[in-house]
Amino acid sequence: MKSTKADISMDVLFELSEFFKFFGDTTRIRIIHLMLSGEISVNEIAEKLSLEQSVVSHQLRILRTANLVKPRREGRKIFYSLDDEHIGLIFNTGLTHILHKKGK
Amino acid sequence: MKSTKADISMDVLFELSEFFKFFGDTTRIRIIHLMLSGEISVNEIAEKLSLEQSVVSHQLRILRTANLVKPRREGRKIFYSLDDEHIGLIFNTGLTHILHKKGK
DNA sequence: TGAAAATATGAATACTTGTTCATGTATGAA
DNA sequence: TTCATACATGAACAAGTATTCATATTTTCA
Repeated sequence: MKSTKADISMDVLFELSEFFKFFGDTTRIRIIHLMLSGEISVNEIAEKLSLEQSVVSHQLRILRTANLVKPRREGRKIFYSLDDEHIGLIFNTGLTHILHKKGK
Repeated sequence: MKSTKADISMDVLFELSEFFKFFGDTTRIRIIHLMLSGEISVNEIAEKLSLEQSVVSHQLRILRTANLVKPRREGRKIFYSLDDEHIGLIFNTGLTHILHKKGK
């Protein structure tokens, strides 16, 4: 019997749901959205999104721990950017769905 | 100045995060995964996933309300299937990311 | 070394959400 | 109509999580 692509372990399915969770929060989605345009510092994020700095830092920690974003220090500032090209792809795939739905 | 594709309203970003939330739960991901192979009844889902029927029904309600799945009645049974071709696409896009990460 | 700027972190709180358990509704068969 | 099957739903509880507020780090500059 040929192997089928439907053979996905429960572990992978669990990781998959954990992965999507990171996109399932407005604050994180807005942060990710900003980073689609490139590197950005913590303060810049807070200003552009009108969020407290601690809120941004907390969410960045979650994204950093999950390897969705990566930091780069430059003096006192820390610039964050998307760590993986897939992140933008998934964002846009979801966005396409939303816009497609609204367009009907 | 030319319009840029980065012009996404906060409303859309909110909807986007709400949309990803549906994928951010193990039970729902497992249900969606089953439906990638086609229509399936509530009982069948519960059996295959070793879940209580009420758990499945509750999650199906969430997915149905969000128009991610659609029901089809046949006698006493109700068969559910994915409502939108995007659902499978998003699932697979995320899956690719997970498998790619594990492969390294 | 001392102060300011930029970011991170810890604890507490409030809110959201998934599961459990009991019950309700709908359909088909006798 | 009565019973059994298949599914849905409501309330309560438990667990997870985002935000707030205060404080701690780290770095630069005087």
